[in-house]
Amino acid sequence: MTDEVDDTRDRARVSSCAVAVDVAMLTVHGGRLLLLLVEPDDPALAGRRALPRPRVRDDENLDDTAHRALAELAGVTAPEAHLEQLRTYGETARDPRARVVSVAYLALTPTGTELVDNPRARFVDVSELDASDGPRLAYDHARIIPDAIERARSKLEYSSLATAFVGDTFTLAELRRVYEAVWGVSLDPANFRRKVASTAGFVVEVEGRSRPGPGGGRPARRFRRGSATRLHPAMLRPE
Amino acid sequence: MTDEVDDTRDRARVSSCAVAVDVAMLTVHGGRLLLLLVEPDDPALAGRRALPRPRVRDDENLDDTAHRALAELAGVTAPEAHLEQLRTYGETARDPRARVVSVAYLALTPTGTELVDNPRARFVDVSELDASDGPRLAYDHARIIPDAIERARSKLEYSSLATAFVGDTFTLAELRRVYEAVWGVSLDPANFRRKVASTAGFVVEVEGRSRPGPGGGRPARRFRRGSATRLHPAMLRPE
DNA sequence: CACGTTTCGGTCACACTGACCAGAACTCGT
DNA sequence: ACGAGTTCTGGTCAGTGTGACCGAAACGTG
Repeated sequence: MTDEVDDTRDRARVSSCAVAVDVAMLTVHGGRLLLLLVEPDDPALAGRRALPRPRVRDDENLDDTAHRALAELAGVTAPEAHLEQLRTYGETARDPRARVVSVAYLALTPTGTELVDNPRARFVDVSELDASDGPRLAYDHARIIPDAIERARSKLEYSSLATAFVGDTFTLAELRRVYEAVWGVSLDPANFRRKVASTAGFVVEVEGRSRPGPGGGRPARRFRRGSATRLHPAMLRPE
Repeated sequence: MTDEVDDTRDRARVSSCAVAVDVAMLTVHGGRLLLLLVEPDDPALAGRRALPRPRVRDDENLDDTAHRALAELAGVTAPEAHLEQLRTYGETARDPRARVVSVAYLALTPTGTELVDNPRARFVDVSELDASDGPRLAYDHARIIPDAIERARSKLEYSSLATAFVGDTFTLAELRRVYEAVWGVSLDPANFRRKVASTAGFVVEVEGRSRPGPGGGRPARRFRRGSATRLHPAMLRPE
């Protein structure tokens, strides 16, 4: 019995698996929530798309592996981008060739991130993923991606993570459009402003105003990230 | 560049690590939040305590490995107990002998679970873990355990997970004492009742009353779990 | 200069919460 | 049997947060 509760001494009995890292990289652009997909090298997966899967180096922490994928694919580095572990997928039947345990990460990159010129990688609107004419996904990424999207939608509620999608300074309208794109809803501008302003530490006003768009409009104040990471009270999704 | 974003074809370049599962099993007893710790077999870790680490069988999903630990150590089976993945700890320096990636699980078992007669495993009050005279922990479990406790405390806010700590039927006072033990606070009985009753699908009243305790008191109504898994609105921690 | 657009400040009704009170229904000690 | 203590249960009241909505401020365009 005791050998069932701690087996680290008998190393031969500890499973050895291939360990991979999958990165679900999200950004907001043009009012849409986008996910970065790549074309796998494997010829058997021709026509399918997959999450970036950077190589895990032997002397590299898993977090660093995911960070490296961010830097190489989108040119963003911490703390500019947000990166957090999503969960680990270890089903025995994930890969028919060998047992692969993959640690999935969720990355949020600022709007307007310049994607490096890589024809094998492109951002896809997440609303097109469910459609029948959407891209076919490799591995079990069709299960990982909804988890990543739901995590992002959920974290916008009780954390200040939405600021990871915008630049160093931003207007409240830009921040509001992040919430609208991620949640797929439209929010009342006045109520959103009141909520954000009344949440201590969420945003801090900075000098300068934003130029109105082509259609005109009053110049907007600019803000930067505050020190808060948790929102009290939370900003709950409608309905 | 492309070989950096998808390496599954070149299997030799995918790291192979020892994969372990650590289970943080929590229960509530006597108004205290308890965590199950075992004595590792490794003689080098004599005097230290650790989370149960069941062997990962080659043909076994990680979830099943954690479920097996629940059944063998506490005699509880799904869906009686709640089990969910916590996160994966993959730092290169975790184990000096070899690289070990461990997937941590959080398990919540009902109050009064009969622990199997195993002298090497016992429940420890989580409030004693931080104390200087508390048990010394093996591996990096001193990092995993606070994550597990915080996850449990957080999930009680927006999910109906508190019912995983009580039996099939329970009184609202028993459910309230779960919240009090996990959060380490005291809650107003009347307000707690109003909140739980007004949250649709949280609990459903059943026939029969509970006998009062030795000190007397009005007999309490009994309830069972409702169908809801998310609480709307959430039951937030005080302060 | 009129008009549409966007920002921004405010009002109002409603829902939820914490603090508190009081009655109901039991056990225990005398 | 009776009062005291305890717990359960329902209620009030003030304060807070929210959604819906209005209107003025400040811009671009025709």
